[in-house]
Amino acid sequence: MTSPARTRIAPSPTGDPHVGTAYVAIFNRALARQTGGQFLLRIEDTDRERSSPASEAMILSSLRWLELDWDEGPDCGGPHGPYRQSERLEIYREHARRLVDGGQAYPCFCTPERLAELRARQKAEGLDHVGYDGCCRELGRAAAAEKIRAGAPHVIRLRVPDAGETVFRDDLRGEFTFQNRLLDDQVLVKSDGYPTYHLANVVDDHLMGITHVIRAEEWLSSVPKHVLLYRALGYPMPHLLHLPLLRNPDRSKISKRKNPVSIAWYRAQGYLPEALVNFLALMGFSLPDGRELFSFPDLVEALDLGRLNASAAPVFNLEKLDWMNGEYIRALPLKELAARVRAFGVPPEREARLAEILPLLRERLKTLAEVAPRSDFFFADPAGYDPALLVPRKCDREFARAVLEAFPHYLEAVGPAFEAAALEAAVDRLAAERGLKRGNVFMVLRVAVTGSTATPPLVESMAVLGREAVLRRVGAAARRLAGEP
RNA sequence: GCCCCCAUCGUCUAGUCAGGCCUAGGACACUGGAUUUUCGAUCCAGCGACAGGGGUUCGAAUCCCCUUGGGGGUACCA
Repeated sequence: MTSPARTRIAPSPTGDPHVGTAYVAIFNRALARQTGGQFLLRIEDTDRERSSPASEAMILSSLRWLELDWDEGPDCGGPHGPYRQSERLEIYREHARRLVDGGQAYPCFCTPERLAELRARQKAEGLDHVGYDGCCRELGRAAAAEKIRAGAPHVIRLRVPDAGETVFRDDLRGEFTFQNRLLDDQVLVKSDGYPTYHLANVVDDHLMGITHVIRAEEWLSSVPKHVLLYRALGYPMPHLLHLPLLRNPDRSKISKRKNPVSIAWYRAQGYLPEALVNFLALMGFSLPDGRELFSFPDLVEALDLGRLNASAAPVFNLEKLDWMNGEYIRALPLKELAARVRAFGVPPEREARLAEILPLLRERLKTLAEVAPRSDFFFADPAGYDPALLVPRKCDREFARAVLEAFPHYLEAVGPAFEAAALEAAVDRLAAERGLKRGNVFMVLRVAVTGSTATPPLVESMAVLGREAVLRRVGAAARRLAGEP
């Protein structure tokens, strides 16, 4: 057994909770569970412009909905808090001071305008790399301190060596070597005193005892800067694993415009949280036995970091999610499904009948959202359908008229219990005695009773509706067919 | 531009690290059939891929190189 892993998910509260966050959370949490460690939630709200408490709240509730809850976090605290970076400013300041004192970082007074100009010039000259030119590097401590005293706005930059290379290891992809000369003097503290991701992330991961950093591939190229930071601070490196990014159908990094990325969207569409988790897990991991439907506990048991997907660039395929969600819906005990549908949102007057209706609907559901439209006919007489629907293909109006007029008589033989078996017998007798094709008889009645050609099983639906409603609808259909309003 | 990652059916993938068991397996989707009371569900069948080129080897989807393609990064965003 491996030693307990402490892992984390570190979302930035700058918008809707993203499926990518959930995707990464799944593996972090699974590893923590598997090894008996802890899974933490840390809010990285160091971008004052874009961060919002509302977004943070949505992230928490979305992750909870997915049952990806955490052992330590901003809401529940923990031994290494606070877990919101905006509340840890003093810690970062201290670290920055240490780095400046040690000469591994330095204050930079360059204006954004100068930097923009510099970048533009470098681009225009076609330099093989663009980045900070080190203008403030050799300012000298005294001069820098003087400017700071005078209140000059400044940032703190990491002093990256001009030569040599930085090597690190990703547990999924092996060893990497980066040329230091190609690395920028990364900003560690912004002019507003807030840390950048790079500083805060390294400091917090260490202080919070994170052993495994599992995150998206977009971070891979900033790892060398982090390595330099860890080294400068004298902190040991955690394990690093970079997961491939989720993609749009056009293979670009998954984005709002081209795909629904908000966890809330999936919830609103009527996807089950366990199905979404399963689906997301499958994007990055496969079980040795090839099983595709598995629960989070299954994942915890089977997770093997070496089997994480390092190579492919998974495209988010809604069709497969639909299929999977249908499988989960059908696997749910009826009572549980009813509870989920109720939680999803059902008009109160419909709640009581859910228990009768759901068995008829269940096998054709892909999402919870389909329950409402598919069960409308149970609650309201069909209106507005095209009378032509009443006439099955290869049949004439006369056929439909005969069925609709005859059916009430056959219904008399159906006992007060109004059960499906008796109803089916009635339809069968009608077809047999009148010499009508059974399937077509069913279709006429189906349209009359439901207003649609695609419905749950007819006689079962009639049984739920009751004699009165069925008679009323069949009568209305007959009049409709005759052209009456 | 520069740096980095990646490359198996339309899509998600198994197989690649330890080359032969792969005339490449599974899933979704699609097509056909069975069943049925429509739709769906289910069962069966079918379609369908190792990006290209060089090596290494008795043997390569698997190892190496190049090309091409896709992606990420290149911010006082994360």
